[in-house]
Amino acid sequence: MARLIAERADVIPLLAEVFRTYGYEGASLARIAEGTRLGKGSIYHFFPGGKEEMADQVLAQIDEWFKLNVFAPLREGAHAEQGIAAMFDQVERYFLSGRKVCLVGVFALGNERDRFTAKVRDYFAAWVESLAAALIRTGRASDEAHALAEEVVGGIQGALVLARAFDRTDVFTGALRRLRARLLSS
Amino acid sequence: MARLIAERADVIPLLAEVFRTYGYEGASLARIAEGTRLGKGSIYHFFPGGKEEMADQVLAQIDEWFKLNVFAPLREGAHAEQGIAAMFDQVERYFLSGRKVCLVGVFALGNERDRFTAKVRDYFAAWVESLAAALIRTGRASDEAHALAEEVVGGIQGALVLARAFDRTDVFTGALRRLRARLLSS
DNA sequence: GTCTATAGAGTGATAGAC
DNA sequence: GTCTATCACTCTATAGAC
Repeated sequence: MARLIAERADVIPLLAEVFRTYGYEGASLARIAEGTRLGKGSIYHFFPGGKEEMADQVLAQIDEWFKLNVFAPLREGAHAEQGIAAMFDQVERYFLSGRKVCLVGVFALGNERDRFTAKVRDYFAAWVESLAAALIRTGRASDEAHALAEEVVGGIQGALVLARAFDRTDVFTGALRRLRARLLSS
Repeated sequence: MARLIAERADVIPLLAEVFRTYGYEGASLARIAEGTRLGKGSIYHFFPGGKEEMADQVLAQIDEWFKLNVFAPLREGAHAEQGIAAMFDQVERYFLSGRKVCLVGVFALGNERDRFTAKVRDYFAAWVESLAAALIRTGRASDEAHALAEEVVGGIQGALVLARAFDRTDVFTGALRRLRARLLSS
């Protein structure tokens, strides 16, 4: 027994999947155990802080992924337009064309928001601000860039809601295409 | 005792508030009892089908409100522009400038979506289609009208997510203002 | 022996149903 | 208010790596 399998980091994506599927309150330890294929003992060995620590780690990993794959290219790429185009590509991939939901968005709407206020706020703030920075580099004024960035990030979140409601990926991909056109053709 | 207080219809808005605050899974009977000031017995007297029936009734009442105050004016008003302007006014009021969340949107993102698939889908479909109908009456082509309607309804949902995440009503009201301008000034 | 990863019986509290 | 099931979580016991 033991030692063969998991590190904590390996468990987090499985945990993320459980939280995404059932929400924070709906993610019971039974479901978590099933989803991670870990016994309760192992779970609490990795996350002594219980569900709250699990969700914290999941949010941190999501944040890290976006920092690396979306926010940094928006801020640091040689061409702002390339960073913006890459953002839309990555977002479409990450959310599986709308089949997968944004866990941070789910947490923002639920009452669990209170537990994770700062992490949820920082995630969206980093997204909006890095997109705005890229838009400023394309020549927009700061005010316009921020408004447009908010519109696009919000538009993506809303498109996820609609795509799930209609169970149609083209609602998501279509929304991304229109948002991209508004940023890159003007 | 009895007979003094509630009819079933009086309870539904209170129920809606509980579901909106805690989500479907998070709305425990204890919280429901507290929010409605009803004993468990009374609750099951009104809703023999339990939580699922409660949520069904809440969704039905939301749908009715939007039909009356948003969808019908969009379809039937003498001037399409007036119906559109009224939609934005009503939406801003209804969602308390972003302090209140869209329960249908929350259900669309959660796994409870499976229980309420049809109701969630129909709500958003009715919204998108009635807005598209109004846009067609302003002279837009059908394809453009539908795309724009999806963008606006999605934009509203996304703005609710961002407004909650940032805890700033101006994020919601600002988004509404920009969406309105795109529909009414072109 | 010590450490880490594992499993799962058992805790009181609370769930939803009636 | 009463029911059983399930909740989040604790605790003890165990396996193997050092």
